[in-house]
Amino acid sequence: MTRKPTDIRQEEIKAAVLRIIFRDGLKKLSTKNIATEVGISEGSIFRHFKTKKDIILGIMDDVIENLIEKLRDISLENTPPKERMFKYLCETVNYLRKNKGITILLFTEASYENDDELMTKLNYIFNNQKQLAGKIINDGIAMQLWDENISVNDVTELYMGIPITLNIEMVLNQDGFEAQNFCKRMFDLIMKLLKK
Amino acid sequence: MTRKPTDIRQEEIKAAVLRIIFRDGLKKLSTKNIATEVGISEGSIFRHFKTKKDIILGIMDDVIENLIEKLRDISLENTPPKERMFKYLCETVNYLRKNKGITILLFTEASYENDDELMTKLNYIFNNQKQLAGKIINDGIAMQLWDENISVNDVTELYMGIPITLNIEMVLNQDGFEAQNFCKRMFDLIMKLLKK
DNA sequence: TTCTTAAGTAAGTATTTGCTTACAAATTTA
DNA sequence: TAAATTTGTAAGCAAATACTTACTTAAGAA
Repeated sequence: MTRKPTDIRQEEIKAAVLRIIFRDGLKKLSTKNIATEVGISEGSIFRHFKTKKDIILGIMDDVIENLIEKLRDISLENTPPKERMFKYLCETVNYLRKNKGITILLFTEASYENDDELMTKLNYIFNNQKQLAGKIINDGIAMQLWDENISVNDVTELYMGIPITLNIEMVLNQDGFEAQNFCKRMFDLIMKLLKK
Repeated sequence: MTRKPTDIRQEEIKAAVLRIIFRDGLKKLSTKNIATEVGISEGSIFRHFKTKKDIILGIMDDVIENLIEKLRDISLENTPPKERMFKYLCETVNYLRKNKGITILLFTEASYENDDELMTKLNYIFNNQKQLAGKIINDGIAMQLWDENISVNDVTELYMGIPITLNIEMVLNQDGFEAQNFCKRMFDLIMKLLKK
């Protein structure tokens, strides 16, 4: 019976959640299984999180803090748009590959529960990702590097499919997915879309 | 107590499943709720489907029969690739808009259950959609209409994000989603990607 | 018309769900 | 060192889950 402070246990619990989701599917995401995965009793889970939903919300907050805020920094950087776009895309892809359960959690749990609070947070994450990418594109157009006739909204809408495509490929093709240059390949496509 | 033959009830049950998923979320998809939605008792559900999973598999078979086979026809048509591509994309978008629960069911239920049989069928649907789109693109390249330097696989991978993007927009933006010309807009982007 | 079959039901089943309670023991604070 | 607080547990909660059972009744075939 080793005891650890709440903040540490909270991190362990959130990590366990993502592991279970990617490895066993959302159906196995019970408080009982989370506890077993962490190596504590089920009751202990509720020492560190008020409800199961709070764990999910906590993970979403991590995404906002660790991914969205990083993307915001990249988007606002004072570097050439092309360079920024590449960093932006790779940052997203790498984050999702490092945190493999995230995509399923975001797009599945929210529509699974159909809960307002979860939906609002998903909306925030989704819209920010889209708008911050849109800013880079608008900068490039303003600097006359890219096609001013293109609809920025359409491009960002298409862009938003990339993380999900990545995830489907990772799940369906678990072993041999060639993700090494995934972001470079997608980047080249986006560049062609933006070319004058 | 009006009685109906199995084949009719099966259709009613599958339609009810899609309605529940889109309206209330996957969590509400219990056999109890399905029965209430259809207007029969829970036990009756099991007269018409052996298990709940069989209902889901049945819906996936409908997708294969009604969407994938239609897409196959379009892909193999003897019309100009550009025309075929437009029809192909619009057929997909319209099908998913008409059957609103489908996307969530496909991408959520499969990863929710993490079940082999469901995964295999999802894989089939996903790969066919991708490969049939790829055939159109390859035809266009062979006819020297489109850029032969582009990676067909990359384009189809990006293409596969479109249905999911559509769905996220529909779910998050339930009321005022401007889907009228969604497929035209996405088509224009794909055309720019393929242009020499 | 009779008789078989298929479609219906209410009331169960065992299991799982998220969460609580009552109490024990480790750690921090006074 | 003593007291207060925090982290842990086992056992139990009501509600929900997918599915079964035993029995009824409507509809089509003989």
